[in-house]
Amino acid sequence: MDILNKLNKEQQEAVVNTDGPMIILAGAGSGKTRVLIHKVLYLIQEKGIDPTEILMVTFSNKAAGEMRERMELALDSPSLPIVSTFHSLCARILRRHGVNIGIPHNFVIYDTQDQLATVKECMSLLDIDQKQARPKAVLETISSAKNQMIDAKTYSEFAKGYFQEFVSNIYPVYEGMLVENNALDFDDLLLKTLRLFSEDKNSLEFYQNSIKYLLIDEYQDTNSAQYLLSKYLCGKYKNICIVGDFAQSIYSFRGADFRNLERFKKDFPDSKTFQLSQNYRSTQSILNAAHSVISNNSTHPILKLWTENAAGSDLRIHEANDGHQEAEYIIQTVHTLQKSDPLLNLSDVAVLYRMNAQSRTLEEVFLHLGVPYKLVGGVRFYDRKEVKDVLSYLSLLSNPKDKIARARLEKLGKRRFANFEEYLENFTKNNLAESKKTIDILDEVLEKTKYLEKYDENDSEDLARLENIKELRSVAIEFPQLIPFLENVSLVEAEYLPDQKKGDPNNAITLMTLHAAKGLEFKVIFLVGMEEGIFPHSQSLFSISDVEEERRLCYVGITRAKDHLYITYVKERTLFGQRSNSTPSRFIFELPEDVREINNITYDGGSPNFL
DNA sequence: GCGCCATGAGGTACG
DNA sequence: CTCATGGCGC
Repeated sequence: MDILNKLNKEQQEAVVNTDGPMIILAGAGSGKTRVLIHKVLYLIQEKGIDPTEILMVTFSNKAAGEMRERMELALDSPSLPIVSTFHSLCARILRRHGVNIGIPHNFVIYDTQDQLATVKECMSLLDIDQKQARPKAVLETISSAKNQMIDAKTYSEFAKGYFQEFVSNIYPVYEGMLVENNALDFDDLLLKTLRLFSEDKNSLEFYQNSIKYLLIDEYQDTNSAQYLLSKYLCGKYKNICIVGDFAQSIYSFRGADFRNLERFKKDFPDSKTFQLSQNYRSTQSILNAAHSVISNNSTHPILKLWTENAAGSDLRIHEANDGHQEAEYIIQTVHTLQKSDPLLNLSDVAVLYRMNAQSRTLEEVFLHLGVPYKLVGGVRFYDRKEVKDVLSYLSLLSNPKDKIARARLEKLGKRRFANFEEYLENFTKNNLAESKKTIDILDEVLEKTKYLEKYDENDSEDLARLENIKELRSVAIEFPQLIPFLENVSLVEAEYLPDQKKGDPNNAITLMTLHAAKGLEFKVIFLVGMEEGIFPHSQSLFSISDVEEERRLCYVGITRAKDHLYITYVKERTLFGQRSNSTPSRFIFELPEDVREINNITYDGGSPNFL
């Protein structure tokens, strides 16, 4: 039983309890991934379960990829469990069985850009001026309705207030347009699968029979549709293991509801709960700080973490005059750290901030002082114009009904589009979607439309675009069949690597938002811009639950740190060209008293904590 | 069909 | 301040 050897007692229990519904409350840095991997190993090697009857659902494709990699390593067998996100899983289900509820197998998946174009199209159809309502706001409202599983018909009864009532007129038109275009948006992938399961018992049973063990990670960030899906999927064997942490729920703004972790207990009264509370990542003082802050939340349980790690040096709070000096402080501090620890690599250091707009000042200073950095985030590969253009051609070939793609392509030039239509006609007539290889289609389309001629390879920006298309070609080679190719590109977020002008990426400081840092760890963490209005963000100050989410985000940030944590704020912040005086974040005043004392942060009575 | 300018908006972000 | 978008003129 050497599977269990390397696990602590809590972890072992969570692993060997295989059958029936169960909840694993896994604190930050408690070895959650390890437990999941070992659980799968245990199921296969000790209980003789066929790997393909195990389904693991992860939060992101990135997480799924990492999980798959680790399992491949551990299992050493060609047969592996299925690891997928809810969205990928649903897309696959709908390709196969969606036709049973009238969804053709060649549907396209609309991303945010396509959705927005659809909303605009609807608005112009309804003769609504874009000044009357921002299409983006309309889309957000529709999407939030979908997240709450309110369909277009019932939304008009549900709509409250002027704007929602206004949107309730657009919502059905939007839905109609998706059907007409044979398109599903991301929310639809979940919703239509639910509909399939409720209307077509055969499909439901097919999947229920094939899933003997279901494991779902990051359950605190599931939405209602995902909650229901998980219930459906484990419906036959009821071997469902959900893993999550209330204190790390940071996506309620897009429909996630941490209460799903509790709801589960009501729906599965015989479920068992396990806790992973030993932390292997951070020093005790970092854990104390994290706990001290998160304890101010009252709407969810909090797991108290402990560690055998050393106490650690006291964490620092630093006040800078402005954003530039804040950045300089980071560089100075890293420099000092490296003097006392020559093994400390720049890749051990991350700077976390609340919003992307904060990265600019940091970049400016880093660039100026020649400090290598790696910026995480920004425009994603598949969202880039040139990539999206080329994909739209292919998408229209697969699904000629897609008017949004058609409109996009028409804008690239009438003659170009006429040439393409010629190709399209022949393509459809001979049903080439089945037989022709993706890469050949792609090359023929580029040839036919002379799309590449739009760009001048002597222009560096254009050259980058041409490179991206090259990159797309290599993906096309990987997926010779058109539909799987399109599915991959719409579901699998590819990280776009901005031109590596900053040299060795392994020796660079990472800059990213707190959201992007979820699941990661670094020896040294800088939590910057800890000011009221930035963190917590000004738009969160109106509701207690929003401030609590900000606090969880702060908790996530603190718990990313292994050895050193630096928290900084400025006296004067320039944001969007507007300079203003800042107040230290309320979260600073929630740190343990001794930390504040050492850092000379005294509570001045003028509480920013007005909620 | 492209480029210029005015306008406006500016949280976080997975699929 | 900066970026994206849309309208309009050439």
